[in-house]
Amino acid sequence: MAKAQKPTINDVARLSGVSKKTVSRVINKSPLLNQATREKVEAVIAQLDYVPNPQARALALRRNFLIGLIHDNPNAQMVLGVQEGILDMIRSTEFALVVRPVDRHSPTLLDDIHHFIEQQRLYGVMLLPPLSENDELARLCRDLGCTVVRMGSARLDDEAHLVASNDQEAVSEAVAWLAELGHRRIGFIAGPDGFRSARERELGFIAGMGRAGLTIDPALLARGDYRFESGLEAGQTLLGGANPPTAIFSSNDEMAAGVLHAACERGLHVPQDLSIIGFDDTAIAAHIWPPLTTVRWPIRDMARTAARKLTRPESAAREPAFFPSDLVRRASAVPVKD
Amino acid sequence: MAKAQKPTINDVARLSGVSKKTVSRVINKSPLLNQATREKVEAVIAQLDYVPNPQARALALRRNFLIGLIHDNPNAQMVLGVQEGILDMIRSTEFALVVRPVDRHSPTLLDDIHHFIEQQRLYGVMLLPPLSENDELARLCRDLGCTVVRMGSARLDDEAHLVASNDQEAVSEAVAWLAELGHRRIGFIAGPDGFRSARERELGFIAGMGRAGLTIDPALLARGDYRFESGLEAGQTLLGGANPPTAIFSSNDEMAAGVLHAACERGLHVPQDLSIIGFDDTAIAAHIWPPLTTVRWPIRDMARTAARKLTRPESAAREPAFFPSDLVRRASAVPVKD
DNA sequence: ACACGGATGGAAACCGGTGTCAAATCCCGA
DNA sequence: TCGGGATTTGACACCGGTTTCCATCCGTGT
Repeated sequence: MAKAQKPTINDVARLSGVSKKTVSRVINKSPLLNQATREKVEAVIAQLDYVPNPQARALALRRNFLIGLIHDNPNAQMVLGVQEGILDMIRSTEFALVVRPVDRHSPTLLDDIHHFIEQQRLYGVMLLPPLSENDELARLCRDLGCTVVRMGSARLDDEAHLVASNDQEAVSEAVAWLAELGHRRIGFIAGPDGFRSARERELGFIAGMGRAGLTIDPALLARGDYRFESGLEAGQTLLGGANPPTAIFSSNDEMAAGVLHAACERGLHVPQDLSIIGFDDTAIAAHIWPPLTTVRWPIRDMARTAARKLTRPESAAREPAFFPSDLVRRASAVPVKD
Repeated sequence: MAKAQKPTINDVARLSGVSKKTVSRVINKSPLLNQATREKVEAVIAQLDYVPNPQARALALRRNFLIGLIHDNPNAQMVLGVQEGILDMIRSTEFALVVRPVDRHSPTLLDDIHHFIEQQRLYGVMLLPPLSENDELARLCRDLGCTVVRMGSARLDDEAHLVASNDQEAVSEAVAWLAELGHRRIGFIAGPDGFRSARERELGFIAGMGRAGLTIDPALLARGDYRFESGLEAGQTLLGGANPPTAIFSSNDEMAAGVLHAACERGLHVPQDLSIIGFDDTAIAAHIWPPLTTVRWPIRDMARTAARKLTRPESAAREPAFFPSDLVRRASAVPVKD
């Protein structure tokens, strides 16, 4: 049953005995249109199984219905969660999601993205961390006529162009939880310099320790780059000190897994000898042994909201931009040994 | 420096004193064209920073330059790897990658995808496992005029429309490796019924055991659904038997992580008391303790080839469709205890 | 010098939609 | 019954490319 040709607006117009323009009005739900005419045309559309050609529409309207997702793979789980969240919102619309993984260290990054947006005539762009922290990039996208929504861990932009999680608060709570479990020597592994999320989590740690009335021992602070190996190293350093911590908060899960390895290497038992908390709730967190207590972003919700802010700015721009994180309590954090 | 308007083919034609058609010929590298004219036009194009409008092109050519990636999230790492591989190939072309996560159990799956392809007028689609095993779906896409390339673990299609890894061979090798390490009681956790990849890996296990001259004890066979929890259960079953295995091959990493948990729960030490091998080399594999020996698909290479088969069928269709997997030897598989 | 064939470039139509603006139609009160 | 404003509708140009078809230009063979 090969259809010879896809029906066009002309076919619809001819069969329903009206002009192209009227059909166009029906498609676009123009209000100034006789109800009877509308129904007649709609019947023909249904009968013909007509779908407007998005390319022609894009050409005439001088804008495309493509949402770009530009990211630099911070975390596969997260990127996919975002894709699914966006799709949840646009599945039944004319929008489509086009993805563009990039290398944020490429010297031609801005040019590449410029070219990409120009060529595809994107409607809107969503930026994921850490790319979302790049103001220059956001400006470029806006100059090119795109709506931009950034996902991040802080107030990177105004509420209409932002979805964010309150990392500070979340980390502070995680630290409070450790304190409640009786831990007093709590170590902290920071993320890389220059990352906004890293900074926020650091501030959260400081606030949490203060709130719990604990002092911060500089010997229990380390910095990693969000990767496994750096967590391993940081763990070795912290655990190798004279007076090691009984709990460690790591700024992301991957580094937390590294800390876990470091502990195993030293013959420590987790969680009996050392409690560990991570951040992100990636697949790793639930699947390592012991399962990792961690902080979870409501990624999919955030992405859905972001998609709404991108595709229906009028109505969605005022939706809240901040989302609460959850502390996911698993087996890796337990009361301190006496 | 806001450009008032993007340059069009008319601007180029006017400035270089030729007709639209000639410019079009330059863009499309038509051979019958005076060299001097070509250079003149190219100079103007460069000067104006002109980029042809892909929507107009798509309209006139009656085909779009969008590649669709349809998948049902088997593995975030894998999906992202595929996206990056495809992008490697199309980054500097006019193609774009649009993604469509779906739910393969949805009763409206076929309709949804039909609508998606029609609406976006896709040029080609790539199907990821397990969706790639759905012949009906592949047929639908072809009927709609798309080139289809499927990624899988077996000969699902002809070489021009397939990229596959030889899972049988890979598993067989992994089993051979265990045998070489002295293991004789080797357990196997199969993937879910109805998955082609699961079947292939099963056949590989049987072949490997045969090659090594080992017998298969039905008490050491279990079946999971590729998820962590099912691996945990399967592990509990196998390890709880009267004569437990000294090594277990799991059909994917996530279930292997489950086996690891089951072993930990029973107080077994991995790898001393039990060797484990997984499949897929996901992020989990490298980050659990101990790091998991596993089989790796060359995902990115496969995706690059797939992208070539999609966008340049003439030249790429004959590229090899089968890719060798690697056994990644990490700490989770060691010689059997005496 | 002339006819001829291939190379080159232009005018105009077309792809399938949308915007503008004026014409056609409707409804209502006078 | 008619005028006039509000509501509906259609003709036509346009978005930015490609294609068809034809005119011109050039070098040759005769």
